[in-house]
Amino acid sequence: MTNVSMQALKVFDAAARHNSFKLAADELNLTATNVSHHIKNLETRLGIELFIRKTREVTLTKAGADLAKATSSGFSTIERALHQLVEQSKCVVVHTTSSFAAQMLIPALRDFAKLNPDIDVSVITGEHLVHDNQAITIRFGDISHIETHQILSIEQFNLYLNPNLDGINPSTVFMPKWKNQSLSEAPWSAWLSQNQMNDKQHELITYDQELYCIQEAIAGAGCVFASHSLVNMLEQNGVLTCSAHQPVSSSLGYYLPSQEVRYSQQQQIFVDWLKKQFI
Amino acid sequence: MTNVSMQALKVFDAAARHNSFKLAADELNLTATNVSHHIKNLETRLGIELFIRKTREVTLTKAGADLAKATSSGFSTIERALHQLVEQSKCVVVHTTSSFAAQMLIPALRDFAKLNPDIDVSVITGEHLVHDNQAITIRFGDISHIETHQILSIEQFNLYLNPNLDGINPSTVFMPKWKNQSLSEAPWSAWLSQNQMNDKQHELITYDQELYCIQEAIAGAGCVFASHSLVNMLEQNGVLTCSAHQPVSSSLGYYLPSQEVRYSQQQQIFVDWLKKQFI
DNA sequence: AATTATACATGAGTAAAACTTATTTATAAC
DNA sequence: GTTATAAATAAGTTTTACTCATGTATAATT
Repeated sequence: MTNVSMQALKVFDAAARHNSFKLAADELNLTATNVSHHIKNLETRLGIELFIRKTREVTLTKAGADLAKATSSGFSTIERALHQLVEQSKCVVVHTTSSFAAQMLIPALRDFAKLNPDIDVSVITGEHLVHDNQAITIRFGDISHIETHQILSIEQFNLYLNPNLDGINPSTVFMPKWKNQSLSEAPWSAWLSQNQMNDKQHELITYDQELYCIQEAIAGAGCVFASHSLVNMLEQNGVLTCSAHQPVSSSLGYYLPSQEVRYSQQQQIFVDWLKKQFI
Repeated sequence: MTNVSMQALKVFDAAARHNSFKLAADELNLTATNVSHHIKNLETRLGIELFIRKTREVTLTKAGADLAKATSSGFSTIERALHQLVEQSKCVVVHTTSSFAAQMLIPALRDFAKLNPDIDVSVITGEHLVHDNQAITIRFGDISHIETHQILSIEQFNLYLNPNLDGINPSTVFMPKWKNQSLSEAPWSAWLSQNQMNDKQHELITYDQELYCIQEAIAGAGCVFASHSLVNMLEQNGVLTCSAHQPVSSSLGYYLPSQEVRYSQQQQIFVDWLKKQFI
């Protein structure tokens, strides 16, 4: 038993704006089921219907419309304030995956700090993708429907291995299998066919984070089928070396999900810098 | 990784109003620890300090004060609207424990429906106590610091048993041991001394809900040490009978936590009726 | 000055939301 | 009559919110 949850009201607000549970779900990166649950729950707790359900559309009741007016106004007041805080902040907050943070972002941040000593960067990692209006979010995923200016990289994949152990354990391949099931898989079979190989030549081991695969390869446990951005730094340092095979391109890459709210000045500086890191 | 959570902002709002994590926690029925976590989390995600911590007080920073202004205004806009919805509603929503709902409220609701055919009552049960400005909440707990007009009953406890099985299993006693640890225990030892008995004469079995204890007694598995309000209905129906011992009084009872917002007309009718049920 | 009490922080573990998947229903579109 | 779409329902999983135990700093009490 909880209070009328703010979470539910947020979901209601989105549903009211779209007149659709599905579109609200899309906006918030949820399932329509979950939206339905939230609204139902609200209605039960308030003892009043908020939407009239027809088969393929929902419309607000009078009560729903009244509430929507309030949530819209109330939440936007709060979000405006949050955004202004972020503008004032000396600190840029970045959300991204732990693999990207560890292999690319954190090592590169030294350079950023040198260029912008007055801007602190705080990195928050997690695999679950969320639409956050305040922070910068760097996502990994299918970039085929993402607008060009939001794309940071289009990833190529190839086999990499520890140069000191060249040839010792070439048949074991570590490969990411992303938790987020909407992602297409790493382009392993495309790579195989491009290099005229078949999958019987390799023993595959998958982890849900590319980072772990790379670490296994560094440890010499086998080679890793990884994206070029993540191993770039390691390749330069001579920790990993690229196999002699042809790299395969993919529709996967890093991108910045579109923001409703504009970046603050500091965030824009960070984003501009970030884009250069991939060139 | 979530969005800046609405939950956290609610907690922040309370903390800002009180200039104290502890008082905010009290208001929201949380622990100070939890408030501390929420605020910390917010600060991390926003990349900006909201409170200046001194040893026994916290004060808002400039940024915190700006945010507090917005949350205060935003949330109150929303809560006003919620309250108006409840006023319009034909349905009174009541939060209470499952024991109280099953043994007293639901059986009595027939009578209420007869008297007020135009008011629907929706009952939501749960043991966790929450401060809800929209719904009516009936709580069970220590009433020694509750104002008289909010108190519904002061409970007396005694042993009850199934009359058909009188004497069959008198040494087994089922007794509630409430989940909510801030509650004082059922006054078992006071009852024992009042009746010049010691605890070696009984085998005690505890459940976290009084309801289960009563059901065991109805099933004839033993007797139950219960509060008079809950067994009242069962006693009248001859399902349970009071033992010959002296009942013991307690500082436990049912009450209506104070509401910041006034009851709606319909809610007031329900509350007035409810109070009569205990006389 | 030593002792006690208070407000908050930290870390680890638990309980309760939130969320998802699988399945079903109703109906609009084809 | 099919197919496709939006939403509802039930059951299960994951994430978040929350608590407990403990520690720290300091104001208040003795």
